[in-house]
Amino acid sequence: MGAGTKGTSVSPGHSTGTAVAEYERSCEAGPDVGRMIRDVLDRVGDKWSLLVVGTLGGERRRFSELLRGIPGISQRMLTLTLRQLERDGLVVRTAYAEVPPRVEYELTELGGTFVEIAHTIADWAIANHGAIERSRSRYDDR
Amino acid sequence: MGAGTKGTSVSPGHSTGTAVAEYERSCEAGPDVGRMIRDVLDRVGDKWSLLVVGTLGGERRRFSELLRGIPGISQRMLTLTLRQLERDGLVVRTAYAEVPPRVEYELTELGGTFVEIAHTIADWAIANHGAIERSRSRYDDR
DNA sequence: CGGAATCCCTTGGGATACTG
DNA sequence: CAGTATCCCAAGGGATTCCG
Repeated sequence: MGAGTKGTSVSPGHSTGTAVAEYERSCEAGPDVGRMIRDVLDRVGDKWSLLVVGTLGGERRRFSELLRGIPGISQRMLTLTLRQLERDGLVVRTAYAEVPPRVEYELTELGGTFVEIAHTIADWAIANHGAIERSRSRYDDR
Repeated sequence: MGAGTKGTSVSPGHSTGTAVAEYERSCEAGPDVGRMIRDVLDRVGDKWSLLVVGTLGGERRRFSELLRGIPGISQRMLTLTLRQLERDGLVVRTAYAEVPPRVEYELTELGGTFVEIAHTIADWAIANHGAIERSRSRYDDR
């Protein structure tokens, strides 16, 4: 990923500043960085994007593969999610004009960098869900 | 719990396996790792958690500070989000029994590790929103 | 000041049925 | 197979009011 943005720079030295906090500051200066974050957050946040991207991983997969690969998803939501990802340039769709139609999806380069976010989140989830569950129990019976 | 991650750290050796892909595999073996991911994803994904945690950053802040610090949020959602975060053990709430009540919020250690996710996402957003916007334009007028 | 409660509209998203 | 189209309910979340 291109961490080296020059203009509105992201200033790699996080010492006191959260990127989000830094966004707060840059709000009064630059253009609305807030929208950018919101924008990406909305995509990260929706119920399926990350799972789809994650499941897509490195290989090209066809629609039905993804449908089976992602347990709870409906075919409607898979379609919608894939359209979004395609629009955002994270995924490329290739349709083959065959008699039983075949469509394959693949991550773009940009999509590949997005996977790292999936990594980060999933790893954190795996590492810390125990602590979270415990905290919840403590909070609930109290 | 571990996927090799011990404490707070993220990203072990990604070679072929997405953490999400790894979750796919472990689905048939271990307990429902899916729920863990969904669980954390739901928290990451909701409209405000990341912004609140990010804004909270290192320091303790009071309710009204956060309210002003996070542009679009309603006081209702701030309350709800903070309760969730407290329940999950990412944030501690300290109420001072004073005449005009004062309540301060602060990240826990666990909450601190969560900030790294905010970093990752925010940085990615800043670095790549340009490409995304361009992709969208291309997709839309077509 | 820091909430809790209520109201109410908007959105997300599942189920189902139909089509090229 | 890979969608699109409808229907419809449930959750999300803003605005407002009330309270200790």
